[in-house]
Amino acid sequence: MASNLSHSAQDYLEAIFLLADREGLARVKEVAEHLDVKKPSVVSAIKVLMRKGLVVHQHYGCLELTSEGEELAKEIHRRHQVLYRFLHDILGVKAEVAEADACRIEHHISPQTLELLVKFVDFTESFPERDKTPKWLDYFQRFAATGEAPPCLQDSSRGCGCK
Amino acid sequence: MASNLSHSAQDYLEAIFLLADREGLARVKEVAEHLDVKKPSVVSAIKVLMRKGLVVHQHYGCLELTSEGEELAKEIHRRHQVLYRFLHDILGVKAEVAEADACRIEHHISPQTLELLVKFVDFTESFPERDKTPKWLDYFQRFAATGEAPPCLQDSSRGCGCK
DNA sequence: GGAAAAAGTTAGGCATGCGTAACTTGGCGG
DNA sequence: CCGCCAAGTTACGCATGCCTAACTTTTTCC
Repeated sequence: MASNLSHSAQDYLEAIFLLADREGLARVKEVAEHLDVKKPSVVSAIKVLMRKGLVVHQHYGCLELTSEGEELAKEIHRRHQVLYRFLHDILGVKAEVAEADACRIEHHISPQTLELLVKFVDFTESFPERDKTPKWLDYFQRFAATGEAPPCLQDSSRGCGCK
Repeated sequence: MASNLSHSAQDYLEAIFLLADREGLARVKEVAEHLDVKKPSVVSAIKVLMRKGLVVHQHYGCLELTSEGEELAKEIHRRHQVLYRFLHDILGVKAEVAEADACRIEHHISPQTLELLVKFVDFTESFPERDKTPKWLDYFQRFAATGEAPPCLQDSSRGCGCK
C-alpha cells in the first residue's frame, strides 16, 4: 500500500471515501464543498489519485475508489477517528474544534504515535465500570473545568492509588 | 501579538530562538542545519520575519529576535514542549520520534486543544507520589507494552478505583 | 596585508496547491 | 428535439517554500 500521497491528496481521498460511504457515490462538487475548495482544485487532485490507481473516474462522470484506494482511505480515516476520540472524549475539546484539529493533525503523526494513541484511547474507553469513565479521567475533567485537584490529593500528602 | 506567520516562518522563528537562547546568537548556517534546509531558504525566510519586525539582521551579520519576536517564539516553543511532554512522557513515544512529531503537530493545534493538553500534562505530571507516576499511567504503560490489562480488571468485574 | 575558506546573498528554477475565467458536456423541461 | 443550466473541465496565474549555481562579503591565518 504505497502511501506517497501528499497531505492534500490524503484529504481528497478521505473526502471521497466519506461521501461515497454516506451517499453511495461522490461527485466533484460535493468533494469541493466538503473540503471547502473550488472545483478545479478537486479535478487536479483527482488526476493525481487516478494516476496512482486509487480512484476511478470517467470524464464528466462520478467518482469511485478502487479497492486499493478504499484501503488507504480507511487507514487515513482511522487516524482521523483516533485523534478525534482522544481530543473530544478524553481531553474534552469541543466537537467542532476537535474535528478541525483532527483534520489537520492527522497528516503529521508518526505510525508509532498513532499506535500508542490507539492504545491510550482503547485503554481509557474500554474501562468496564458502570459509568464508563475511569476515575482518573473524571478527576482530570473536573480539574480541567475547575482547577480542582483530585480528592485524593486534597487531604494529605499520601496518594490513594486512584490516579 | 500578530501571528500571521506561516508554519515555516514559525519554524524559523523557533529555531532562531533556540539557537540564540543556547549560544547567545544565531547565524544563518546554524539555522539551516537545525532545520535541515539550505542557507538560501533561511535567508528568504528571514526577510519575511524582518518585514514583520520579529528579527533584526544586518547584511552578513548575525540574527537576533526583537522583543516581539521573542514573545512569539516563546509561545511557539511552549506548544512544542507541551506536545513533546505528552507524546514522550505520557504516551511513551520514543524521544526522537516524539520530537519530530511535536515539530510537525505544533502548527496545527487550536488554542483550546493546547490549553487542555497543558492541563492534561500538568494533571499527570504534578502527581505527588514518591514514584512520580500515577498508577493509571503505570497501568497504561504496561498495557501499551504488553497488552496486559490493569490488575484491577483482571480479577473481577468490579472496578477498584485505581484507573 | 592578502589569499583562501567560510558565511551570506542573489538570481532563477521547480513542485505543490490553490484560485478565476472561460470552456465543454450531460441531462432536463418545454 | 433543442436550449439552458448545472456540473465538470481546461488553461491559465499566483503564492509558498524549497533547491542549485554563482556571486559577494567576512573571517582566518600565513
